[in-house]
Amino acid sequence: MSPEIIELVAGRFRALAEPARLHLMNLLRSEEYTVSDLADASGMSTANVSKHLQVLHGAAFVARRKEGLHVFYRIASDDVFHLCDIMCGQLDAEAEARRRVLGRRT
Amino acid sequence: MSPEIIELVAGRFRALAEPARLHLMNLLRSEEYTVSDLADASGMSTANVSKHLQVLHGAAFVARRKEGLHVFYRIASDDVFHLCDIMCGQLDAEAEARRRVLGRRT
DNA sequence: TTCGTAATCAACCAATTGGTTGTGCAGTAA
DNA sequence: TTACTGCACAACCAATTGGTTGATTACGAA
Repeated sequence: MSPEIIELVAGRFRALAEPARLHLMNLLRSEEYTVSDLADASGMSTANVSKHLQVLHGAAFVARRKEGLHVFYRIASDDVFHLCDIMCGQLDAEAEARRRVLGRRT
Repeated sequence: MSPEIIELVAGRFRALAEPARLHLMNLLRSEEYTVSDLADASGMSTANVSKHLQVLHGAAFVARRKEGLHVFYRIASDDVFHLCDIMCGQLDAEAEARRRVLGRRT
């Protein structure tokens, strides 16, 4: 892996390294949203949501669609959820291992 | 997805969101290394390598083995490379799309 | 024991970044 | 035109973090 590729991949991971952004992605999982609807649904300010969406859009995790006054955002690719599934799988495996070490107390 | 899970997953992504750490993971891909060997191979200071390895170990991406004066680190799970493959696949797809838009100039 | 080496830790600095606030820019309706 | 709304942008602040430096711990050799 060349340094350039590593830099790009790291940038992708960085875009998903923020709970607020993962939260937005999770909301977008079911349907497309406008910025203000995402702000309402998440409890963040519209400016903050817009900023996070810029990052996600820059990393090509979401796509935009303008319609009149509104901008609709949607998931660009299901790869994100695939990535999250792997992470969650790991978390489960570790929890299981921890349980084993502690003597199956759960 | 609960906020707690989101926080954990974001932490995992954050551990991989650093070029230096991806570089170390890439070196470890082939075999296990000591901290100082990783420092030599990567050109970083041992203290810096140690710090990054703490982060990777905290996220369970690498495992440790002490042997005398040395501490050997190794990849804990191939999931990381699976994650990187997905990221790289996305990068390729985007490059391809960009090429298409530009009229197959490459 | 003492000496030297490998790894970690702690303190510090510079750079990055999440969030807020205020402003500006499109687009709609009147 | 004017007024209002949705989104993006810019400036700013506080918190985080990558990297360095120096001290400390753990282990083996003499």
